[in-house]
Amino acid sequence: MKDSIMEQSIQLFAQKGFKETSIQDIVGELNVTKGTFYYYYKSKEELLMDIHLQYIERLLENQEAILADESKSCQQKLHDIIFKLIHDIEKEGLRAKVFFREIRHLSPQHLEHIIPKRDRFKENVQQVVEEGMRNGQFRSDLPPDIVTLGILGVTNWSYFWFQPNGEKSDREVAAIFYEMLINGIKAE
Amino acid sequence: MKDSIMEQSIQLFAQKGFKETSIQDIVGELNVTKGTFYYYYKSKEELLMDIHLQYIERLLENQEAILADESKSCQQKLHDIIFKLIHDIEKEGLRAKVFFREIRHLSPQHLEHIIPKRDRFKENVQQVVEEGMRNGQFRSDLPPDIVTLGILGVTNWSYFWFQPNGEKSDREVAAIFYEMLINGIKAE
Amino acid sequence: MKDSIMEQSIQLFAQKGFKETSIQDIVGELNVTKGTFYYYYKSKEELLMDIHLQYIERLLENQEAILADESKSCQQKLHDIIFKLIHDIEKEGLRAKVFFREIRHLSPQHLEHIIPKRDRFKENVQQVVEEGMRNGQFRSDLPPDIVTLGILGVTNWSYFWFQPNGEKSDREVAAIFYEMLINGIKAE
Amino acid sequence: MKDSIMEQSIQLFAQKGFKETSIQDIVGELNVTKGTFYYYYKSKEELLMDIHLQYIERLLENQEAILADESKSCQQKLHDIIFKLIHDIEKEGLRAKVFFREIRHLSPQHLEHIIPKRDRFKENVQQVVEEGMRNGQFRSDLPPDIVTLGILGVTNWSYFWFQPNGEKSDREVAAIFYEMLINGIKAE
DNA sequence: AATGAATGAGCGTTCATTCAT
DNA sequence: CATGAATGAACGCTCATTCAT
Repeated sequence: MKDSIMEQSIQLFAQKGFKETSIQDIVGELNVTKGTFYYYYKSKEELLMDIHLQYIERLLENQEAILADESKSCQQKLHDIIFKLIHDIEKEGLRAKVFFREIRHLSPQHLEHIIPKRDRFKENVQQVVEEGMRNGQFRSDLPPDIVTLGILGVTNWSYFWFQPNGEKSDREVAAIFYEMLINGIKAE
Repeated sequence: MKDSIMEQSIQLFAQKGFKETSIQDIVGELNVTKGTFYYYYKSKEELLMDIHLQYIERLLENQEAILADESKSCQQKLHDIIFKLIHDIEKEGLRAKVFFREIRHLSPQHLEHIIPKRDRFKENVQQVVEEGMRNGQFRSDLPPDIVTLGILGVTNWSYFWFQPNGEKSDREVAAIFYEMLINGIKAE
Repeated sequence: MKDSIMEQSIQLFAQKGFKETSIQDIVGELNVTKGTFYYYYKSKEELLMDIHLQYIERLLENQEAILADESKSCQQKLHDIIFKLIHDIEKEGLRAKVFFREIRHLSPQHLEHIIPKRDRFKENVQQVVEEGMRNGQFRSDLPPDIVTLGILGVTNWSYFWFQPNGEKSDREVAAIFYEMLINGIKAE
Repeated sequence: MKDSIMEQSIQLFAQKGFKETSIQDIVGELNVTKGTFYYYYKSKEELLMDIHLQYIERLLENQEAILADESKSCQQKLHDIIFKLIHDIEKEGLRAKVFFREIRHLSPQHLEHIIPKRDRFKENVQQVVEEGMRNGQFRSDLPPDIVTLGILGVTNWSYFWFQPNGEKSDREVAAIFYEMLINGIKAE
């Protein structure tokens, strides 16, 4: 039941927004009453926190599994991170939308637990970039933090337009973005 | 007064969100009463619409001025579009935040007027990309629509992190992004 | 202008009700502003009072002209009163609707001036009934006050259904009501 | 509680009118809060609809019980209908007042359910009148629809003046009206 | 584990009215 | 005569939350 509530609320939060979704909306779809909700969650915000936490932790886990693989080059790692992110839109897209858009509804105390993980996500990417610069796989004349933000812009933005069942597959889009970021769009 | 209300509400919508900002919040800061608000705006949503319209129209105007300049190469145009977007964060950043984040609160009728302009903004960038591919300034083995979405990801995302008074200036960030997109980050 | 405002407001009060009609509704149709309204009327209620007063006074005048005509029998007077009331629906129907339905929005002070006139209207009819009973034109075994209320029920109710351009003319309807009240509906 | 709310609101709607009665007025008298009101009714208008529906359905039921009694003559049926209506003023008078006066606050969708029943009420009376004309109990030289409207005028209007504890009883008033309608007020 | 009744604070909106110009 | 700006009180309604059962 607790999971059903979360699943349902992710659907609704992604579709209509946190504020725009009432507890009644959530439990109505599950054919239970509001009391039930409060049996499982202390408050609406706690539910939102749970969603955030679950999302970012799963994301970090995935990402750090890629980073830990010593057999991969930095270019390979970058490619895999990009692909993983876009691939996950199908499964995790709604969660991601909620994560990006509704974070502001978390209380300061809750934010304290989320922000560092969100930062670590960015730093992990930056680490790959920096490592690549150090070992000569990436050019080293660009500041790694801005480059990282550029890369994250490309991937994160895709959560707002990528359609898993659209014209291009996740693999194709990831390949294009990787190619574009690695080699640029200028003609020889 | 009408302008004061809009200015004030942009501040608050950007900071707290549309739903989270009450009419009272807006007029309270201006030391007038709610009645005054409704003297100038038919509804809260109409105000939001006005903000959206003003923002996107100004944006398009700027962008199309760049596109219309025949003395510029495609590379130059792309650079200028990127720079303009990041440069405007200082003046227009709050408006942009509202535009990106609160558009879902517009009614379908209002959306009808905004969406085509938002699409035109994207298509204008895509036009530059396609023209560059045709005339050999850009490589032509990548799909122009996905490339365009990548570029827009880089710039749009910067609205969520770029600090006009931060370490790097708008000119520097734009230059880095341009360089990264044009030549890629791979070492020679 | 003062008259235009009254005319317009009678239309609207009859159509939508007093409470449901805003000052803005009234002046909007006349293409002037609310300030203008308050130049001519001290308040919305004063306007309503004026409508009531004008209506009831005109009604009484008409009615008392009939009563004063000594050449008429009581039956004739009764017929003329009924006919006049139904005939006036075309010209005065909207005013009458407002009078019947919106009187409760008058303040006690204003009511003090209306109620006695409204009562006089009823008493005038009752006077005809009583006179007819005394002089043998009407049967005298029924209480004149209840009979009068019956007659007024028949006529007043017609304000809620009589259509001046409908199947039956005012003259026909009045004749039917008169016949029905005078001779009853029982077969010989 | 749902019934208490309806009872209370009938009192207030009859006394002050629908628009003039706020939700706060209703719940204040019951010492509960506005939230409670909306726990039981979706909107103020839905409450009004419930009142209308309950009233007209009860009325029709009563009326059709009289009509169905084959042992009664048309005259008897007409008398019983008149008596029942006036008798009910004590119990149902407030509901009736609300029904007559506040019907315009129902939405078109709601009206669709009420109007046919209101029409049926009138047609039931007309049916008695027509049957009586056919079988010779009533004179047949008057149009039955107008006669019916006359009868309904007499009875309905009594809802605006009849006092259950007044000088005349319901039985007496009904008898007078019946006599007046059947035999007329003309002296022999 | 779940329900149903109730709360209370807040919100968007309306509107009669005032008043300086 | 008329306007336009502003007010302030009220209203219908929503909703997260509580709690006894």
